[in-house]
Amino acid sequence: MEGLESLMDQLNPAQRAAVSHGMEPLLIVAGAGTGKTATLVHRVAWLIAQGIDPSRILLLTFTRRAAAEMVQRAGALIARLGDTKNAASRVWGGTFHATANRLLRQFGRRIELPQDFTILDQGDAEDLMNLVRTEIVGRQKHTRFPRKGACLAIYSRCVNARMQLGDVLANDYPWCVDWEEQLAELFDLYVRRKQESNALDYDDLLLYWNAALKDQEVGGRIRGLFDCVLVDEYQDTNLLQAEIIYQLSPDGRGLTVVGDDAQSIYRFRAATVENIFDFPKRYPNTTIVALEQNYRSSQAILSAANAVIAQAARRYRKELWSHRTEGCRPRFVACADEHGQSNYVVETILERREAGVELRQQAVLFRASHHSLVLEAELARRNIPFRKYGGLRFVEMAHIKDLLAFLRLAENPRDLAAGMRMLTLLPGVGPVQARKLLAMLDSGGGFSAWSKHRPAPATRSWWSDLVDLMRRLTLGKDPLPVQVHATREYYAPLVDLLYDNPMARKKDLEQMEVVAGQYGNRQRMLVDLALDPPTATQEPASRPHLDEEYLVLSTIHSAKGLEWDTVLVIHAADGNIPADMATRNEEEIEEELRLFYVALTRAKNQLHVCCPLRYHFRTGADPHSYGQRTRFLPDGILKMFDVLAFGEEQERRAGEENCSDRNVSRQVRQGLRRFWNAGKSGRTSRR
DNA sequence: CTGACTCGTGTTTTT
DNA sequence: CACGAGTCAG
Repeated sequence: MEGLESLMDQLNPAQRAAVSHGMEPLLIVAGAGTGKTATLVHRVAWLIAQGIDPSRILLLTFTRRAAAEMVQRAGALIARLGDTKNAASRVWGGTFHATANRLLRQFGRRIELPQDFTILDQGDAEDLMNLVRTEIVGRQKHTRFPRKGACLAIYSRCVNARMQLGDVLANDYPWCVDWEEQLAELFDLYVRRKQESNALDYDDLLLYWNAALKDQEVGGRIRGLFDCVLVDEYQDTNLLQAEIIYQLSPDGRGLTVVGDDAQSIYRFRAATVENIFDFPKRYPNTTIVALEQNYRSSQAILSAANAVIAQAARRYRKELWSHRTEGCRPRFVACADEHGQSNYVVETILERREAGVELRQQAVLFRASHHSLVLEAELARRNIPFRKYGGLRFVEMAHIKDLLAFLRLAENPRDLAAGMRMLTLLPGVGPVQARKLLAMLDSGGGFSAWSKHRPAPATRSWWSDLVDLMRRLTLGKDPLPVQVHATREYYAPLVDLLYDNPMARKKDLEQMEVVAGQYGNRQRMLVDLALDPPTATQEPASRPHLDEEYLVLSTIHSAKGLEWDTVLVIHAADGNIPADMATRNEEEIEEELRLFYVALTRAKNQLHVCCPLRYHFRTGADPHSYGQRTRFLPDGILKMFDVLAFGEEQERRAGEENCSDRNVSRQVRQGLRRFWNAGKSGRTSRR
């Protein structure tokens, strides 16, 4: 057994100060790679060693994976101090939304929230919004009203940024200002329908949590649960979340937040870097600890990253430094086109692997999910295993959402979005019929009410089996995998009718059955899939092959907090980084700069930034336009990179060797179709 | 009322 | 190019 002191052995003075800080409010400003996670982990362990009951510690993180990892590491630390009861596992850890869910199931009834609510993920919420939207737009044809996605985004920003509709429109959606009145009406109706549906969307989870905290009695009880609250990635919280934190600990006692103002990249989700700047104002006795020694990257990489972030109009407090003087300069690679870029990536990673760096220690990062399609095809062709993070996920595919709609409706027959989705799958049933059928359920008696229904001829052969299925699911006697199996048997023939590529989709449905095997209970599965879906794209949760070799492909957003030996940033062309869509105002551009900074600081030893000179923005007729190097690497900063042209010559040679460019482009086309096609939920992707 | 068809438009990041 | 809205036949 070791002493408390040895806990601190590995830490530098700043980290130690943070770890052993008392109960006064603490703000840790931790630059990229400065051992932020280690510090937080040590602090949790230190608090427990001080005698804090671990079940009275709340650790809020950005993903559940991050929470689980920290809790596990803290557990390992206190085990060294002689803890045998695995006390750390009793820490409350998770995302804001998952924690809200847990608390609301427990305390919701006291604020008149039923405990059996279901959760709408973004796609479900959009579907519901669309339903309401047609009610409003139906009255005034021939007008261009914002789409469902835009409507939900506006609504969500109002909630999360705690702003009035008018201000949100003026600031972020100027092209929608003319619709303010209708949008207000729409949102009012949306909220009503949501309540009737006994469903909460992502925003509601936070909103109700906050409301519960404001309630005299319930608020006190929730506050009374925790002695310490620790918040990771504080720069990516929004105003509503900051308010929740404030309600949890109004005087800041036991409150620790960790963040890096230079890595705030979730503005589109109403996150505001002001939270981190305002923290000391809100809690006047705050201690600020800055972590500036970087342990991750070589100095050459760090200097380049520092130069990039120094372009920000906003001044950040830190200048990161590293003892690691070894290592090569970062490289900027101008590639002829996208295929050249893919070839460069493949050659580089294979070279690195020869040098002893496993594929898993290498990552390719990009701004938008579809930026990797060409590379994916190339990797597939060369049999290089990879795993992709970010972008369209398993549970977001239309056929998976369909399958889940059956289960959701069984769980909550008032769930309008699920019901509409499920019923309109049937031939001959459209929105009008579906609404009527759902209304029949309100009068009680469950799905038996449907057995009296005389369906249209086209629907007839589907009807009685559906009623049987739904009654069976409602009984809930079958184990979950059996329920999923029964649903799949019913639904699979519809896949042939509704979608292209039915074979692949049916394979995914089988996977769903495997996923179901990991959950004992239907509600838990539905909640989990909504709040914490499997992160890797196209592959469901069930892969125990942890030591498998694979290259990581990731959006920059999904790469947050992670690190690799070798990082290749692709498509570093203006228009992609910064993204065209995000250059409307200075704030957006500044966030793109921080995003680029996040990408660069993921690298430990090697950093390659690639820019294809020719790039097809669209898949349409005139595919090529000329890409300019990202504005974030002006000449002065480019001097810190080794600049390389990955020329036509290598590319031609590579092309001849492999001579199956057509094959690759076919794969890309398929990938592209799958990307756009399967993703959008709802009937849109149906034939 | 549903579903097949045509035509204009817009295309990121995620809990 | 494919979504989503609008049109029209059954």
